[in-house]
Amino acid sequence: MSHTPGVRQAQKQKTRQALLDAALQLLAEQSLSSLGLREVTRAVGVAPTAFYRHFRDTADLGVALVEEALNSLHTALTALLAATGERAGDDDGEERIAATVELIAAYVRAHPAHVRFIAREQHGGVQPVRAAIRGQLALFAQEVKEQFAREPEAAGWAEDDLLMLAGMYVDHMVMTASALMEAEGDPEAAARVTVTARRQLRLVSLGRRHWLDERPATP
Amino acid sequence: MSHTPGVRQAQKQKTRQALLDAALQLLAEQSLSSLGLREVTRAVGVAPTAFYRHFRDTADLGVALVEEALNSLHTALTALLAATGERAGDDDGEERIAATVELIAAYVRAHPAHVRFIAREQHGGVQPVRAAIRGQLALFAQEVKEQFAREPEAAGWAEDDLLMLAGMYVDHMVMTASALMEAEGDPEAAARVTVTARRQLRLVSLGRRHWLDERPATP
DNA sequence: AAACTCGGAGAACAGTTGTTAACTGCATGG
DNA sequence: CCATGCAGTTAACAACTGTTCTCCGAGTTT
Repeated sequence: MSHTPGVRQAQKQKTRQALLDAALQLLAEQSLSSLGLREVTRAVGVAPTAFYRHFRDTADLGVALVEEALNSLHTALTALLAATGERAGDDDGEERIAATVELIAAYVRAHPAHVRFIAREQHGGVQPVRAAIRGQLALFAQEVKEQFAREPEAAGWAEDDLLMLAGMYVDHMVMTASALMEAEGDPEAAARVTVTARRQLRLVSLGRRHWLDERPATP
Repeated sequence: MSHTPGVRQAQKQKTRQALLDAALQLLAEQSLSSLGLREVTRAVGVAPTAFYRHFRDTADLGVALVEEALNSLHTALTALLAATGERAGDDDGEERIAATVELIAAYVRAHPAHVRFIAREQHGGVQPVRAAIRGQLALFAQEVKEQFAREPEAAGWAEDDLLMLAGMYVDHMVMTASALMEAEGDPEAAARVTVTARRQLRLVSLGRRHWLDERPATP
């Protein structure tokens, strides 16, 4: 077993991941700004001082969690853009909307803790974490915008307006995911959230379709 | 001075308010779940045990803060509904939108700490506080819906759809207020947020206007 | 096979936390 | 005017926090 490079590094990343997992679990019932270093190490079963080998702060841990969470969300977003992109213009958008909401719901079912963390810390008490989330979500909006720009409905749209629209979709996605997670365990409430989310997307879609009516240029 | 009823009660509410104010200030750089009882009393200048005369918990303090914050927001909302209600249908809605965003901006300038608190604890780590905020915002949406129902544009709308629309406006208001607060001190960023908020409202307004096009009933 | 690296353990530190108990003094109601 | 109520104080408690320093032992390098 010895003299095989990588064993040490693998062990290190293993406990690092254990710290991240334990923290994410503890953050179900509190905010990052109240998460204690000792609390996390105790949950993992390592000495408090071991924490410093991986993170400077709990804030640093938080930034790492942002990357982990929004990486998984990015995977879901890519799937969503691919799935809805191929049926652009097929129908009045109703199927597209239903598919979008269903994909969000599936993501929430798969990663509820990540959704909770992002929703909570997006406006939370730790500045670096807020900044990290904002930056990643801006990147998402950029990707959505580029997908929109590829579609025929985007003809005549200003870049700014496309980005605004993409931002609305991203924000709406996060809010819907958060609402769905809060309704976990109550299928009726979850159904209500789903129906509302679909109607909201329909409203935005209608606005999008008439954006250029009698409007040669945006003021 | 003695035998004058109310002196004692007035003093009590005075320190109670001092506790609330100090807590709100401390919550600028942390979340409620990490706010310590001693921290608050120290900032006010009273003994830690005095806290218990007013609140059971810091969570209890948080619920009181929700009521205070959303009471001031309710005043602003009423003013906004009155101001925009009287010019319903006057123009294409552009002035109405600008007035709405300006009123939100004015509110943020007047009560930034309240806005920060609501945005932060809406998805925060303290369940009773989350529930209190959700309940109050639902009441706001109800009021907005009733205002909408009074306007001629609402003819033919289902109750559910009107509430959905009102909810979108309330959510958008909170998000815009939060974004404006985060941009405090940077006039350029604040201007960007304002412009984006106006465009988003315009998009929703367009969707609203075409909601009933070729749609006899909502599925 | 010896030298080195480095993730983790252990103990100790000064400070902080929430909560309890018994108290003080003043506004209050009879 | 006196007895009661009650906001706020003082002191003490066990428990917990983040951080430092020293040390160990197994993976890694030469």
